[in-house]
Amino acid sequence: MRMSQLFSQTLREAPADVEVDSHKLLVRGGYIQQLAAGIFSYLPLAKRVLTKIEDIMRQEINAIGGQEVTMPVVHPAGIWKETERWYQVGSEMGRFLDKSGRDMVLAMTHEEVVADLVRKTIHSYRQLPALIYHIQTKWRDDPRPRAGLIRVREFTMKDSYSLDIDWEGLDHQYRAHYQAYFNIFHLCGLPVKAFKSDVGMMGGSMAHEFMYLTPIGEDTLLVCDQCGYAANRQIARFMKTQAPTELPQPLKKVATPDTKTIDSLAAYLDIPKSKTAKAIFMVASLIQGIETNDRLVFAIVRGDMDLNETKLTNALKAKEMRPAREDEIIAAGAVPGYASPIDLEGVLVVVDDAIPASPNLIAGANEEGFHYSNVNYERDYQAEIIADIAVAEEDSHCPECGNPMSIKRGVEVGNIFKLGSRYSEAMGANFLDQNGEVRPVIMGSYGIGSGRLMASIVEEHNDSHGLIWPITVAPYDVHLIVLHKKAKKPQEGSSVKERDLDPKAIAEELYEQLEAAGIDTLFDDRDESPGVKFNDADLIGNPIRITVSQRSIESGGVEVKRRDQEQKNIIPLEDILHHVQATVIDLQSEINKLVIPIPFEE
RNA sequence: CGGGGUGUGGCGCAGAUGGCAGCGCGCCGCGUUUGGGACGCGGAGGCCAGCGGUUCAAGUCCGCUCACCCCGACCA
Repeated sequence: MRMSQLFSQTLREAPADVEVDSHKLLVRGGYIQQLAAGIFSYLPLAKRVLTKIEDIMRQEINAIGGQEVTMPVVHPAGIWKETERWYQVGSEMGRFLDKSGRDMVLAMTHEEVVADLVRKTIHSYRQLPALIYHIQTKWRDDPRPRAGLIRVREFTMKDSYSLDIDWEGLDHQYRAHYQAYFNIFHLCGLPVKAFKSDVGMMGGSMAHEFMYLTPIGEDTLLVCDQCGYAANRQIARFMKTQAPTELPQPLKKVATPDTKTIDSLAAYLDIPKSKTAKAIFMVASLIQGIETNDRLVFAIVRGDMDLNETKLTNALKAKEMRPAREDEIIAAGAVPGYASPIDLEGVLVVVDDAIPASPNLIAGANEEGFHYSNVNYERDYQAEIIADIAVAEEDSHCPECGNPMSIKRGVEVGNIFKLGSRYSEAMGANFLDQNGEVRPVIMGSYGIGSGRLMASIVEEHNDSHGLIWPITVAPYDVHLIVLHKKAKKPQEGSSVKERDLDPKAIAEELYEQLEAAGIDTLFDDRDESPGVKFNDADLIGNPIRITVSQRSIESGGVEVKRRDQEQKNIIPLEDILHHVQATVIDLQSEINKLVIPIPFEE
């Protein structure tokens, strides 16, 4: 490609409202343009990167038996009503009416369409297992798009769907994806770590997220350096400190003025926070068939811990959860700041599993300025649910080995879910087994967002001058620069020797040669000053830079420099093709070394 | 949805107390230049986010709306 023809424009300065590096560089390099919040156009340079990323995905998913399909972006609402996600998903789903007034859905994912395909195509165990995938646009009307391509509303995703006769088969395909995903990310030059995660609205029994660890990530992760335990904070377990064993003491009301917070209460009574019970009121939307029902929930954790809303949501199997308003708390007969589970009727009480093991706690007395001391679970009050609902913090102890864990931030670049029969049962995606019995297909789903992956690669590979693409995903292998005197009219009678020394003529010939050899080359044939060309080359970030100039010719050839190294070499013209091919192979093998078997961790 | 911020040529910005819309980069033409964002001369390009007020006069003052960004809620 000739740069003089490239549909693109590099910018010396990034737009003022752009913050993260990947966004800044992709905009400055002329890769992307924003149309609206979370909606982007991908210009030719970005499209080439995305195509390479997607080809890597194809290669790896094909290798584990995937067959590529294309499923629609616009769906009739009917299939989403069959699985009830039409009712369960909120404003994130794009809905509209077609000309006849029928409800339509913009695809946010494709389980429903897959289940529909399966019920029309799969009838026998002989057709299973199977794996289908596509690379297709998704629309998720995220309430807060941010950070360029990291969190958008319209995006392209590679999503695959495994189909099996039983859970054993699913486990096999799940593990195959686990490794294939590591291969994909490593081939893209992106370091990732797998984390156990919440299944969320996808449902199912097991999920892993593939996280690129970076401070700009918005997922919070707990990692144990000792034993390797790694989990999203939403579900991370931890070893709770044991309360000292004590005999239950008699319940006693104590005056505790101005102690609406645990901190002030513990300070006033001069006791550790772990001797108090923390009351949190939430309103949960509980699903009952296609109806939802809002209930006030009284959650109790020990004073030295905080509530984890995801864990509470899962414990209640609730659709949504929000903090209760003060008037809702009062309406239930509780006193904010002094709320007590004792003798409080009509609320749904959920206690953390550390509470029954912690005797003689201080809890509210449901009276302004008073608490009870020596509150004991079971004797003084009971809960509908006892569950782990406390959130893990920095230095919380690992649930596996007890070592203090650390907190990291990450971008979720991929995820894998064991769905089971949730969608197949809802939609009648069944098959006949060997005994002639009707059974639901056991499904798994596996996604990678290609734009987010591209942005993460940029986030990982850049310097103060611009991008540094791994060769596997670079828009071009070679960035060819020619520095020349103003192009002169070819002179009559100019000697062969003169033409041989003309940088422009040499560069043109080299460009043809590289292209013919299958080396993708971006040829900066513009009439720009050397500074502009070098700076654009660094910004765009292709892995190999070749400079043809008077100076290089006088030194005996052309100059070659890797984007990720400082060193420059003069290579004689007769060796250049071979040298570039060897460098491409070197860069490739550096990436290939990263692709290694990764042990599966439950 | 709550809190904060910003809207003036493609990008970055300036336009006190209302009085002819500017600068740098980029873009076009001509010329000089060519190893790290060159220089000269001449150009093109803006209903100042939109709507409605106040005023002889609004980019500037007032009201409403919209868009975008950041923090939070949310998020497969």
